[in-house]
Amino acid sequence: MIRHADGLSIGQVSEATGLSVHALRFFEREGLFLRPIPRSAGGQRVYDPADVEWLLLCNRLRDSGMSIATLRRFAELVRSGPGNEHERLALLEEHERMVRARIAELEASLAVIHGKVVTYRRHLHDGTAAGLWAPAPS
Amino acid sequence: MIRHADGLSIGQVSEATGLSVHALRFFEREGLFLRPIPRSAGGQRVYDPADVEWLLLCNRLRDSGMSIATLRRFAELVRSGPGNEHERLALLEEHERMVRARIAELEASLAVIHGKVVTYRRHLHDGTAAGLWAPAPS
DNA sequence: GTAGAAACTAGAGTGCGCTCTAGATCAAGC
DNA sequence: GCTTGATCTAGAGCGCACTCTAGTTTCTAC
Repeated sequence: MIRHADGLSIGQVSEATGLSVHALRFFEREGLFLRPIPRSAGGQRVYDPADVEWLLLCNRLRDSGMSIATLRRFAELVRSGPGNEHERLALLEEHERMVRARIAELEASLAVIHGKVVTYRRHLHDGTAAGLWAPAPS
Repeated sequence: MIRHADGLSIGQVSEATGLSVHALRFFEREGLFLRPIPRSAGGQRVYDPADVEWLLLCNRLRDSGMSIATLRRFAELVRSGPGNEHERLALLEEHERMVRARIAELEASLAVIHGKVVTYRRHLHDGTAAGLWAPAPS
């Protein structure tokens, strides 16, 4: 078997990206790669470092809440080559807006939660019960 | 039927909290309320404003990523009355840590995504292709 | 050559958090 | 009384994103 430079097995890519081998096969079925992943003589996937780089970006997009469907749309745009950069930009800008909105939402919730934490700390420190939930609300 | 002051129907609570009536019944089955919700003579749920306030806090906790299971645990602690404030505080502090970690993760992803957006904008503005994903990665 | 690890496929199963269905009952306005 | 809309129960169904299974084949090391 010809193992050309930089050829990576699915296990190595799993290791490098944190995605399970199951997830990598799933991503491939879902059309999330930028190219068809080539196979060795025996039928095993042979990835290259660019695939790993792409997967690391995918991880960022997924972790920040992009759906598989949207990620597939982005992959399709990149796969179909130059000429659609406006669409790619629009997709990324839209996602950026979503992430910023999500952060703002989390910060608003955090303020409420932290307020509760402070209230409980005060209660435990000096024995007042103001602001705590009673077992049977009035 | 005696409609006592402040009695709210499930529809009104749905309106006030943004939770669907289905979700409100689901929450009840899941033990997320601080008390058994009383029923009218005809068997319909009668909520009061304290239930709505609790649900608004639940929304904050859920929106910030707390699972139903953890929320139930918190509800159980509050229901079981005074004496477990240390546990309630620990639960809230743990959740606060998780929210802060999530915000940090989102901000890290945001930096990457924004970097891509800037790259695409530059590309579209002056025609360079550096840093863009090619259709077939080298 | 052989043992054991790793990879293959197609497809079923899982966990979460609702969401919806069906068929019945209840409430409010005319 | 009648219609219309809200609510009731128990339980099935759904969308998402994997995750796992089963049975087979390939690869690596000795």
